Amino acid sequence: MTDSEYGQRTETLERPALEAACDAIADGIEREALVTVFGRCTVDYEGRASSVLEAGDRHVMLKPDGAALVHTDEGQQPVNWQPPGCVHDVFCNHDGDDADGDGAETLVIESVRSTPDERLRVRFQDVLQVSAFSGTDETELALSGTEEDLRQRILEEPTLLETGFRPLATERETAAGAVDIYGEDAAGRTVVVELKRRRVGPDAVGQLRRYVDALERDLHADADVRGILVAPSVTDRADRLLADHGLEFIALEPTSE
Amino acid sequence: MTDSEYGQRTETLERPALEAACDAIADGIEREALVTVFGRCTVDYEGRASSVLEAGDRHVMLKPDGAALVHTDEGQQPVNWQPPGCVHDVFCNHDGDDADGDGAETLVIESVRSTPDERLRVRFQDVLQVSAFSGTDETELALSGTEEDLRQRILEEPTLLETGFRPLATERETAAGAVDIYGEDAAGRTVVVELKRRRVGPDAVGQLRRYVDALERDLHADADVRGILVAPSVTDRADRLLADHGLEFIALEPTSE
DNA sequence: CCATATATGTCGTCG
DNA sequence: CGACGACGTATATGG
Repeated sequence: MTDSEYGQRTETLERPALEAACDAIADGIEREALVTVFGRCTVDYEGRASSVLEAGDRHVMLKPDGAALVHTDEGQQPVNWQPPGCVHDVFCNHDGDDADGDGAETLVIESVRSTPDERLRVRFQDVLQVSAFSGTDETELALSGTEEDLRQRILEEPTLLETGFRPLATERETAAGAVDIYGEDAAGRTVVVELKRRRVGPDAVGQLRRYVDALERDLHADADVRGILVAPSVTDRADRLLADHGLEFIALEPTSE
Repeated sequence: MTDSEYGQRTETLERPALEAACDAIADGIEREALVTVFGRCTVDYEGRASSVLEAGDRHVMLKPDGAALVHTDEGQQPVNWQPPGCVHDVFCNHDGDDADGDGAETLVIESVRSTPDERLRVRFQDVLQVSAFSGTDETELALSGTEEDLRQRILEEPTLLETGFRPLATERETAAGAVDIYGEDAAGRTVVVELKRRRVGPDAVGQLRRYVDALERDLHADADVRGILVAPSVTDRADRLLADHGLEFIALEPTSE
């Protein structure tokens, strides 16, 4: 069987009875497959916040790591979800069994976790498709253009910041948190560098400001610490904040282009 | 036909030839269905950053609004994606057509957008399932426990902040941005309130600080502006920052429960 | 487990 | 379209 050769398997039911759908979902969860269900459902969530969603046609995905996703036909983000680490449960409510129900039969999927206590409940009136996918995925995403790339770029060529800049540490701890790059300029003054992979706003300035303040205290009274924000660009408001607090900006992208 | 009655329809192919899969996907996109594809594929992305992902079994979702999602069997987040507004394209590369390929036939899905220019490309060697779902979803998510709920709570009962507090405006503009709640205390002093629906860290303090600074300048030299952070709780570091800058904290949750 | 910061964050809103 | 801030943000990392 070709499926077995590849370690791939898909089990699909179209327009199943709720009982059959229930069994297929339970089996998929049991087998640690990626399970999808499409059909008419209501959704409610209770946890860090709480939400309800009235009946509509949606796509539900249950992952073997405990994640759950409810997608409508719009948006990149799921309308409801549950993070990895949840326990998925599925069962059928027969006529009258469902305390909240109107007597109609429903298929219920629940995903629950603790810390924080959260529960997602999807009630299907009608299931159009159930699928269970088994496969293999050994590979990891290789991503470039990150803040880490920007850091490497500067460490390999510190002169990109300014001539004479010498990086002394990354992730150096201060009372306000870890500084991206800690170093000295040509004149021996302490330099704090905050990196951002994209255009920065006021938040990044606040962050740099906290680190500089903390280091000026740590290093003693008259310490003169320079703070440099490194990012592709800066908004007007952030630029004004930098000026107000005597901080500097250097335009640099994560990758050379 | 029941499908037509409900306006629901699903078209599913299992283990289709790539050509057949290609036609089904193109048809689903054309019909503005929610299309899913499961199979062995590689993925590459180029845009704000860039990434490559070697061959593995993954679940791809194409939404009629232009969103694309590539899910592995782990994590709540897609391993690759494209936001709404993209144009989806699908085609088959016959032997030798693919400049990058090894001569094997592949099915390629591309989702492209501009501003910023971004392209997601999924190349399937093997498709285990293609589905196209049509349905209706009129309803909107009703969510509670948000920052907006916290604001309402305070506006309806300002004494929750302190006796004599009088809210004068929400989203009041300052040089540093809009303040959540702007008001006066019993003594007539200006009060700036920053709301957070959950436990706050240093960032929220920085935000409040910027608003207070801006108002003290706006309102004149000797203006004495109080800044109050309202949230369920604060971290130690944030608490210290509040103290350092003469800001206050009041513990309050978005909902009374 | 909590605290902190990053992210191709996404998403809404407003200028 | 850019800026700004909220989000049930998720996710990684360190204490």
